[in-house]
Amino acid sequence: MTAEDGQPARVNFRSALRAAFRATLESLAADGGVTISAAEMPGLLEQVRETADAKFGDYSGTMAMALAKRAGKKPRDVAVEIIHRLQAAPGFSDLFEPPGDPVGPGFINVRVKNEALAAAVTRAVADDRLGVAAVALPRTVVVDFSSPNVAKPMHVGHIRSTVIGDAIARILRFRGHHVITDNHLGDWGTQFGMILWGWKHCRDDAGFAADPTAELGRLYRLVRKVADAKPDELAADPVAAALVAKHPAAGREVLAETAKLHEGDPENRALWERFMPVCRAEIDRLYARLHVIFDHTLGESFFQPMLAGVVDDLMARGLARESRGAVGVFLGGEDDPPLLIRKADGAFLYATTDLATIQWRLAHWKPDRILYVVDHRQSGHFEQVFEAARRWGVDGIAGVDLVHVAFGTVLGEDGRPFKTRAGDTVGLEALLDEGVERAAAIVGSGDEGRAGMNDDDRRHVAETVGIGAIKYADLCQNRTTDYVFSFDKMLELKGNTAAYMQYAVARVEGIFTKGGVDREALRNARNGVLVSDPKERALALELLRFGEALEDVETDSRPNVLTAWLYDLAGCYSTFYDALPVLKAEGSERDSRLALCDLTGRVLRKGLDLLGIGTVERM
RNA sequence: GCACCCGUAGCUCAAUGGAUAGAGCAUCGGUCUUCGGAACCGAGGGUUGCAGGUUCGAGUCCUGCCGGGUGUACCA
Repeated sequence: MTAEDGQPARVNFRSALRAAFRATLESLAADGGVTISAAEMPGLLEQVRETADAKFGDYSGTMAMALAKRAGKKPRDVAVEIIHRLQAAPGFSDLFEPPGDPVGPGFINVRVKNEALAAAVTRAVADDRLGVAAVALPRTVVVDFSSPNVAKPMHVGHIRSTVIGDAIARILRFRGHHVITDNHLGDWGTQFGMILWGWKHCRDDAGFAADPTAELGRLYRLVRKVADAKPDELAADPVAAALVAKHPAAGREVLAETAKLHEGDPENRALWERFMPVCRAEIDRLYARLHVIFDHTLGESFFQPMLAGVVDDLMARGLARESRGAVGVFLGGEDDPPLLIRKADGAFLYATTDLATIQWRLAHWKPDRILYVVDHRQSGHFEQVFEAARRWGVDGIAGVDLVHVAFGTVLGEDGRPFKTRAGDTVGLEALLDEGVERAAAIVGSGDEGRAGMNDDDRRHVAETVGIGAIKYADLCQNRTTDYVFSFDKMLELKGNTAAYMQYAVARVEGIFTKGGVDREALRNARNGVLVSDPKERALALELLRFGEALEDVETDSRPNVLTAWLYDLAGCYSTFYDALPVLKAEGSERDSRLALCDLTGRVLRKGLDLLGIGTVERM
């Protein structure tokens, strides 16, 4: 069994075991022992998983309990039957030890053979992909994330979509999928109407000349208050209050400016052309600092020429109709709010753009899946848009998964949405600066780290650790829940933090520097890795679960599955490294342990890289 | 009102319907002539908001309450 590169095939023990269980269950069903439909097979095979406790072995199967009732047998008897057939399943005995009797109500516990484990980890050491096989069926996946409104400065609210989306895209790509990332910029909506209105009524020319971005940001914030005209906000802002007094119809006028832009008004269009490069330069600087790259940046304006056609087509098909002067797609009963696709003033809405975008992506990219990494408050919107797209019957819609990858709100340590003391949203750049500044205060404080680091090194390390901390803190939590933003917690040197993980990498690097070990030679030597000590075995097995962790990230688009696994891996490594000599070991044992260290360092580094987090040699 | 999300250790958070609900912080104790001690090992701490139900098995699924968040016709 060899792969294209002449190496032995990469082994995913869980996949291999599931394949053996599949053969077993199929033979059981064929012999009339129990009826199993093809549709329920995947669910049963998901019940093959790693054990909760190493004392139960490495993997367990729990489907015997579920199958017992319909087979009219005792669970343990079904388990015994499965175990009997499992041992005869193709490939099983090469990788796994013969299972013992079922445990408890019918758990089937399986242990990986030490020889198979040693061979697999030896193969992984020599492998650029670190033992992770690419998916058998690559899919085309569009990942739509970040999507800021370019008219206003990026703030803390944009960090989650950007960081989570980037990590998911990187992970899917490494898994072997064809990934297309697209930043669906908000560059055409009402926020531009606000800037246009502000430009015409209260611009500061000198301010724009000095710092165009700051001036546009000021106009946006000011006009939003004027347009909203909320009493409590106006009470706190005399400038806005004065403008409201002077322009009582500002709210309507802002919408009119937006509508004029959409209709092709030359003046507004020219201003838009002038503002866009300024806005783009601003966000591109932040993406560069975050090391986030998009394949495409097709903002709302790109789809603008298609919007009228979308509305006309939906109306012609009887899916959309006029109501209260607007046009909406009615998806539920009369009482349910429709999905509005054209306002009474003729302007289009983001639902219109989203529908046009789906149509365009299906036509041009033919994706199997589109992931929308957008905060949970828009779940209702996406439900409606996806449903409308399906009823619309866009070409290719039947075969595509449209998934809203939702995430919670970033909260301050007071449990309220994260704001400055003055009550403003926190700018993203200021946030990154503070993280880096705080990281600078703690990095390089250890003896090893301090030795020979110059100011440039320290700056680089602080940037990597500070940005990494912010990203990791976000990624390591279940994305569906709100999370509390705390610099103190995310920069902890222990626990599940970026700094701890980066430190683990630096420790591994330190071994090779100190020992003067040629890592390339180590990898090419192909000496067998030994797994005789339980701590070596535990580390080797954990290393080989990298692919399983990535597979599980994909299932529910949850990067925290990867961070949790990386943290476990770092724990296995620490236990191993603390108890067993490496550089001080001798002969094949030394080579074997060095190989485990090398692979651990590379897997940790790759894992962090897939999360968009950098590493350093020393810190 | 209706819909969706969330209630887990003192705090911040984990836990694809599986075995004794786990980490970190904080508290207390232990290891060691430091291969990077920013380490390792261990202890205490829980009626998983409440009450029912389904299941061989429920933090997880269903129903009803209680508490919090979000959304709910022309902003994205």
